[in-house]
Amino acid sequence: MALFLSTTINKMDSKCRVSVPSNFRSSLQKQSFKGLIAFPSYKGSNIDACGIDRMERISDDLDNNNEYSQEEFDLISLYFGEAEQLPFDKEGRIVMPKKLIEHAFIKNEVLFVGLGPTFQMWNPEKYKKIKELTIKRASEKKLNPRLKPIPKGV
Amino acid sequence: MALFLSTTINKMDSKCRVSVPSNFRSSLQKQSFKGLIAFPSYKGSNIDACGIDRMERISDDLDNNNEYSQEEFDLISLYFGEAEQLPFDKEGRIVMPKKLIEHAFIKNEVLFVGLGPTFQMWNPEKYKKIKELTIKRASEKKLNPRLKPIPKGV
DNA sequence: GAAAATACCATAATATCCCATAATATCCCA
DNA sequence: TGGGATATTATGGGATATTATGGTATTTTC
Repeated sequence: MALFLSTTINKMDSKCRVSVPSNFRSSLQKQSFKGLIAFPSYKGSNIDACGIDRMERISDDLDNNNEYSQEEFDLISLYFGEAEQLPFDKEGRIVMPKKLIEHAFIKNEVLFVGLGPTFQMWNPEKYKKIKELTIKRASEKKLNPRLKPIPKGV
Repeated sequence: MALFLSTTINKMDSKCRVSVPSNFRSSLQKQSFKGLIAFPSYKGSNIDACGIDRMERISDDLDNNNEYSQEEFDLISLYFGEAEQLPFDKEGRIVMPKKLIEHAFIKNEVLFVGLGPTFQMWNPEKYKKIKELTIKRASEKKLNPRLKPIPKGV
């Protein structure tokens, strides 16, 4: 399974093309679909992304596992509908769909943030604000940063 | 197995022709029947669809697997009876049968919604309403809106 | 032979390919 | 270990191909 780490800022051009950072690209290129899957985050103004391998696992599970309630099934279905399958061009770029650009307020720069099995795409300024807020809250609550909570689910 | 993602709205013309979104088409074109299988959903006013591969798999399973209850068997049989096999024309369009148009209240636009191994076709306005309702219900029940099932570790 | 269905052609908008380049990173050998 | 040689990125722009969408012509069907 892919492991996405570190952050990078790349430019989005007039055709909405963005270069995916090469370290992310190399693991995505090895998967059955050469590109990435992206969704509007349900939590905030950013884009969640991963490789197709992860989606296929989720899809298979949804198809074979009948322990889901109708509500759960409907909700997960919404996610599939909002997911975008974005192939690389020869140069390793993707084209950002308008829907995602609007959701994440992307202008001409995209920040890629590695989160292990997934990664996010942000408007760099939005990310900065959220980051500062997170640190502030944590210090107020005297939380210790440790590596325990691996975020599950996209 | 095909993985249908994202949503697209296309127009239906006076001859009831609709272009199938190219990203859906590419995986359907690879299958033994160049087109799609569509049925009226028994749950609501929409059309369920998939490629022939999936139908063949279900058919085989129905024949060999005796874990189906009588009710399940009957339901699947009913589905097969209602299924329409819709071939692509040279331009990648299908012709919507009147039955399906009426069932889904299609007028001049068709919304395609990817659901992983299958997809749906909707009247865009109907879909919008159902989507809002799903989100409302989920938040009432405090369902966690994320792609929960990541089987076998992260 | 009339109506319906299908095949064929046309086109504007869009997306994709292909090439070019400058900056950066990586390699390789003294 | 240093530093030039080579490869890889990130980025841009023009040319080409594909899509979605019409309309017209030809074939079925009854």
